[in-house]
Amino acid sequence: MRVKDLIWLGQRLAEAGQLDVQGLAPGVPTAELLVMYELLEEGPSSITELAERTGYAQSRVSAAVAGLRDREWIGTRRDPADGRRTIAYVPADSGRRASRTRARDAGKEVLGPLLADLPRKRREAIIGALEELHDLLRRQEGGDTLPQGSTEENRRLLRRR
Amino acid sequence: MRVKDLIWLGQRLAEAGQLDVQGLAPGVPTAELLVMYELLEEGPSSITELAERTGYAQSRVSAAVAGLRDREWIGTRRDPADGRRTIAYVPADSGRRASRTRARDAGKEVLGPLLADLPRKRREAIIGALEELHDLLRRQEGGDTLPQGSTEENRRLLRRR
DNA sequence: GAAGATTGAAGACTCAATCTTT
DNA sequence: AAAGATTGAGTCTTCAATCTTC
Repeated sequence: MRVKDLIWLGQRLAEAGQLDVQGLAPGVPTAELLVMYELLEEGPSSITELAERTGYAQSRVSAAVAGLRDREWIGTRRDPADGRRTIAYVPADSGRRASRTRARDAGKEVLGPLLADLPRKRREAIIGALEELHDLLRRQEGGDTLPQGSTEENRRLLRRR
Repeated sequence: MRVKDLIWLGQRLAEAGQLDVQGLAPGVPTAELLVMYELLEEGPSSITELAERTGYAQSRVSAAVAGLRDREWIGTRRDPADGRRTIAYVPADSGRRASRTRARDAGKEVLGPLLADLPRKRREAIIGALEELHDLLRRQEGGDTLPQGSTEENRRLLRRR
């Protein structure tokens, strides 16, 4: 596989995921949806945490959180422990919306249909490999605390051998 | 793995590949680089073919080819068999540039360093799974026939291109 | 000083439409 | 009619800078 094919593959995977997620909420920018899922699945978080985990720039996450609050999908409050921090959270009373958007499994919802032709064993092997790769890259990113969602730092990390 | 994680993973893979490729030609837009590699590795191609293979919009590919010609990295000529077609190609005398940019292997150049900590067997299994996935998705794009087990999502995905 | 809100400029892309040429 | 060049509007994003608040 050439590097050009890796780029193509990465973009197709990301795109397939985006289509899945956007199907449930047409017209909402991907960044907002990803922040929403992050909050649903990982719990209340600060802007900086969300920037690190999503890979988006700080300004983008800040805007996404503002957008989600405008939609009344989430709420924000000050961190009592550190008054500078904004904590975004999914309100308890949004049970209906949460149930519509909660915890979509990539293997079942997205990859499954695409790999339908394969024998079960190959399908599971591929999904397993993607999981392993995901966990590995996550660990490499998270290793040292990154100064906000700094793309420069991320790049340097990825390039490191 | 959640859908959000799949999107994240796909974007990281694409980004890692882009960094590799941009390292050799700073300042050149990704679309131009991908068209360039496509021409280097798959040979002379029409605009429409390049658009299909790279996944970019026709207008984007057209502009990318024009850009590459401005850089004098490629040449264009009319298709003698079909006068409407523009054929882009890498001139034979660009041996030096080609050797700098030719055929970068994703497993070695990009994934290898990222997976350095893993035992050889796992590393090869992951790279192999990515190859298989790549070939499978490519075949789904190219084929006008939908895979039989295809679900609604799948159909939507394929229709979007 | 650090978190985050906000803003402005720039880049890269899509989409849709139009025009030219074969 | 089909290929492709070109253009304009719109979207999403980064980056860098600034301002406010703890």
